[in-house]
Amino acid sequence: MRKKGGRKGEKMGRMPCCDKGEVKKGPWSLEEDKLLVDYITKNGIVTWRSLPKLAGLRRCGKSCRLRWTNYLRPDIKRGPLSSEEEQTVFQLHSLLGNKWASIASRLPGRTDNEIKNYWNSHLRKRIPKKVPNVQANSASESVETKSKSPSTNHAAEWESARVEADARMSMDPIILSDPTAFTDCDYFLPAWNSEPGESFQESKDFNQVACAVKVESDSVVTMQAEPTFTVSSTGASADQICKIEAEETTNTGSYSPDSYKQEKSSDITLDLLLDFPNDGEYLQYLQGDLNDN
DNA sequence: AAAGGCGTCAACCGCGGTTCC
DNA sequence: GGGAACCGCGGTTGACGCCTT
Repeated sequence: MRKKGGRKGEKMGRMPCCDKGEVKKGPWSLEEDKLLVDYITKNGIVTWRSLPKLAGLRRCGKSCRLRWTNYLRPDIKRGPLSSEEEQTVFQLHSLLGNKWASIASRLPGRTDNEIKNYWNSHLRKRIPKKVPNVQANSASESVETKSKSPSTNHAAEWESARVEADARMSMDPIILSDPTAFTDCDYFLPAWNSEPGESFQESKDFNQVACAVKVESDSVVTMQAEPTFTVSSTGASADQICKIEAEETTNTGSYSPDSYKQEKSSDITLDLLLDFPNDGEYLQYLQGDLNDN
């Protein structure tokens, strides 16, 4: 982890990523785009920091990376999102919160920045008004959860959302007859009770996470342990799956068993959730009537 | 027609995470 | 093991165009 001290002999504070006086800021010109594309086409990307100099650009490396990944990359898909893409974004956002990069990774040709902008300007308004303080359950992670592993967070989010939805449903029968009173958590519940959701609940380590979450009140989540978990839709144990996954990746070069396992388990969870029927009742709000705005 | 408001989106900023030495 | 370099992410900003008054 990079510390905030900076280089020896320099002032305290974060080191600037580039010389602010030397670099150009603001919109990119056609010439700059061409220089960047030409250079990357010929030489590929070595390091972003050195790229601007080598390409003859007066830009920060970071700016080059952003321009390339969000705009110039050849596989970028432009234009508005299709209804299928929108639905995927809705689904993933309800599960992941503002994890734009994760969401974008599931939409080929779309970038995190594009998804984020599209969400803020088009999709967010289609979601029914939420009850204050339960907003964006998965997005509003506490400091405690943020400091834990991704898989722990994920499991914690599942459980806290489920508990919240359960409570709301049992406490407030009005919700059931008023779609506008629904929160993400409420849509979450049917998912939780479906087959993949049950499979997730049965996973070996999830129970540990669930226990830790349940003892907390007011949906503030503090984890005591850092378990890993794996979801199986085939009945295989978590250990078995992890073993298989590890074996499958032996030719991939750099490989960290723990991080891979955690990432993979989140992926599997996502895959399961994305398998939920799109025409299900709990996803109807995703279809969003634009005229409602 | 002009001015102000609003929505959209490209780009920037700063922080956290990972990798390298 | 620890510091430095670099990358990636999410939040925010600002320019610009369209709409409303």
